[in-house]
Amino acid sequence: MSVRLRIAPSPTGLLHVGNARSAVFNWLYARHHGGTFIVRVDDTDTARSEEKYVAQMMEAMRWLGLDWDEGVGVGGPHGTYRQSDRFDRYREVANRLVDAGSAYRCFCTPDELDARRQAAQAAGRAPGYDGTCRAHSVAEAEDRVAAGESFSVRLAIPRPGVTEFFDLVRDDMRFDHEVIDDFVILRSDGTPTYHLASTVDDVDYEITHVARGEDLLSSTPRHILLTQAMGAEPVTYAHLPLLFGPDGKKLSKRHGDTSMDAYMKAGYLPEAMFNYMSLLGWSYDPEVTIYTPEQAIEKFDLADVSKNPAIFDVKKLEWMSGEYMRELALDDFAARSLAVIEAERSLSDEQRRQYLALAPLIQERVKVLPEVLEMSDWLFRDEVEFDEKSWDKVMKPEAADVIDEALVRLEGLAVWTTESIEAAMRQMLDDLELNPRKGFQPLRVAATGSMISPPLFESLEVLGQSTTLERLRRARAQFE
RNA sequence: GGCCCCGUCGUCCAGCGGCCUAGGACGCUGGCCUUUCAAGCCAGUAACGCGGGUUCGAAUCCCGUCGGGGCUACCA
Repeated sequence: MSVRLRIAPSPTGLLHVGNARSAVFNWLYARHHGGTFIVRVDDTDTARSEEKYVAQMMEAMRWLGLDWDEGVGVGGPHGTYRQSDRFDRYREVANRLVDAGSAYRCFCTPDELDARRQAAQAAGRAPGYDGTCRAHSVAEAEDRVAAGESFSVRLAIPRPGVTEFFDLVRDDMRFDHEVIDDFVILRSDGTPTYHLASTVDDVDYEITHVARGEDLLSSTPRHILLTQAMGAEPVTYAHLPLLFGPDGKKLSKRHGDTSMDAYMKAGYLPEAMFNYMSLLGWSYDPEVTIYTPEQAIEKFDLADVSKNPAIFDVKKLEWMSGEYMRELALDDFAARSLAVIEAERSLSDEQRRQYLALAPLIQERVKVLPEVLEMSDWLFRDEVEFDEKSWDKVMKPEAADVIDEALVRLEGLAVWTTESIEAAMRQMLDDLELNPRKGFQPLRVAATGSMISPPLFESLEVLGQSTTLERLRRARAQFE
């Protein structure tokens, strides 16, 4: 039988990087086995779920390079793949379980539950549901329902008992039913809880493997028990290590970003993001860090996933994005970076040509796309904006003489190319007995405004002779 | 508190009883290259949490301990 995996985010916010990593692993496993990857929307929490998040979540996954065979946005044999459209189905299952005696109605009020929980905790007992309503007869329950009492539905955990399962990353797991309370599967307002909806969907959609965050590990016996109560065969589980922030604490806004959306907007290359995420808890090869999705698909196995939690290291992501950036074909880089620039300012054909001429030099200097903005800003301005630190550092009094001399020599150039400019300027260095630093940095600051820029002569060539001279003169004037 | 998971360089991963005087990558440091910044190249830094076992032999197996994390809702 072919494998069927799913990713089922809740659209209550932007797609979290942890979820995205789960998506990557599920996708890799499905693709490795030639199986089916499904995207489902777990929106049982209708109050907090928003349509815009469904769209953003899909955008983020597509951006990462993931595709799915069934689910939201692509359809398939199981309806809309949204839990909010399936409440009737969940109620039907809950009712069936009640009829079969594997679940029961609970009439305890939230206040009562709360009081008993606090009492239990104070007495040092487990805070879970104490099973009060499980003792009621079915007849009594029917009467109370008829009398209009509201109720929730709880699963009757077999007692005593033990649930054992094999986890692809954690091996043999065993939970004594002592530690599992009769949890709610259907709320008193008739809506399903996550446990019910998720389990029913996994059964109905014939999911074979569930790879999800380790935070759900202790809920797994509940899901298995529920599955069995439905008369179905449990899926194979794989609980992935959690992702943390640099401080070892939960990944949060405080340091770095937690949403895929943020990394998209920050301009990291999606290819790098995919590669980096697949490295969190897995390794392609002890000696190989950079590889294609195809290569990852070929080697990926959930059984090889590490058990250790991983810290999301933005530094390494940055490095990797830079690696991919330099690997981009020039026209690909040009297209991607131009898109970023033209989102900020409109460019004339001439300016676009100028940028393209410098693009290869810029390409090897950026890690994330938005950096091209700073790298090229000097090129498009009417007047250079001098970076104060650069000016102070480079424009010493002697620099004025250098600029004067350069002005004369550059003005006299009949041919304006990188080569001719360089030849003239090196000659100037010789004649004036200046080192490159003293001789070239003032020109760089004068032309670009900063002591950090793309290579000087290429930059001047692209700028053009008249603009270059104009900028040198203006810089020179600042000395007075 | 209870249940569960995890513990190799600062970080991610390799290691699944001898190939380990522990390997790769990021980072960091130094050097080379160099008109700046990058890139590139070279070198260096740095780890098996601790204590007991088992074994001829342990990073690898067992126990304990300490540390980190997760769960403990009519959230997901």
